[in-house]
Amino acid sequence: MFDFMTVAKALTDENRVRILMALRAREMCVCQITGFLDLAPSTTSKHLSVLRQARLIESRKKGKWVYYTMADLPSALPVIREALTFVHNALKDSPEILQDRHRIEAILAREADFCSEMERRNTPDSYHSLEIHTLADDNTTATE
Amino acid sequence: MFDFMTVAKALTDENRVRILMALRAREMCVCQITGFLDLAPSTTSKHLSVLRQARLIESRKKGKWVYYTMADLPSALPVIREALTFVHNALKDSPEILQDRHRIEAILAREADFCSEMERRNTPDSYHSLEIHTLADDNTTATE
DNA sequence: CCTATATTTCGTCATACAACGAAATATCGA
DNA sequence: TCGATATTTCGTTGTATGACGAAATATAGG
Repeated sequence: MFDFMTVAKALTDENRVRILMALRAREMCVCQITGFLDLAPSTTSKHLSVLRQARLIESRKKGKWVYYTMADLPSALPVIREALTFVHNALKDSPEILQDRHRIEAILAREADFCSEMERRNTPDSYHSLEIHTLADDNTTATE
Repeated sequence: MFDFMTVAKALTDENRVRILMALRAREMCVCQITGFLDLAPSTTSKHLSVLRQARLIESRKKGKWVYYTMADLPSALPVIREALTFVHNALKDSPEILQDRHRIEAILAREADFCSEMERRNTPDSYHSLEIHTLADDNTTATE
């Protein structure tokens, strides 16, 4: 019951649900999530903390950035799998989520535009993750 | 998104989730639900209102009593079906829910004990609904 | 009509929580 | 080392919500 309630409470905030839907497509760092949600970084961080404590997402640190990804489904608890499926089925076609996708594309494109190959070293590498739709342990294949 | 958030928020209270799990087995009137939750009637009523507004449960009035049932799955919105499945899968074996089942059995047995065939007219008829696990439109087949 | 019972509505109180900014921490690059 | 950027932690504030009791509403039965 405790696990279920923790997960259920994590799903009650619209911004957290938008984060879950966004991370389904690609991993993102906090500043990118902050960008498309249009929230203060501290607020985003708090939401990510709630989602992580519920085990709905995972994080990895890389340089200055902390990247968040959807929980690894094969190894996740059943309640996590079912929760993520529930959210996905319910919202995959919702206007708000589609709009978020556009906002995210814009953020990634802007990052890519601004950066020459050199400058890209000071930019989160999500542009390079565009093709990553099946999230795996890619800590080793990173670009930096 | 609005429907999903309404449903998700309805699932964030432990008492409401316990109601959903209890109604999966049988329809119950407010006083019976109040009994096994051990809450004030007004509190129970409020919880039922939240669940009904989210369309997770339905109600029918019969005499002095208002009976609540799980939403009719075949005709329910997909988000409702998925939410109820999510809750059921996550909690069907949880200790709290099993304990609730015992508490409910005790309440139903007490009602049955106290009432002779005559007195039963002044008692909610859930004892007679013990066999009803597949909830259908039984307004016409009622015992009174 | 009057009383008893069931339920809902309303007002109140205490707690939970989302939002922010400021400050602390961590890492990178000059 | 110093400054810039990313993230988290902390404290505060306003709002949302769960709890209750009292009062209003509805129904059955005398």
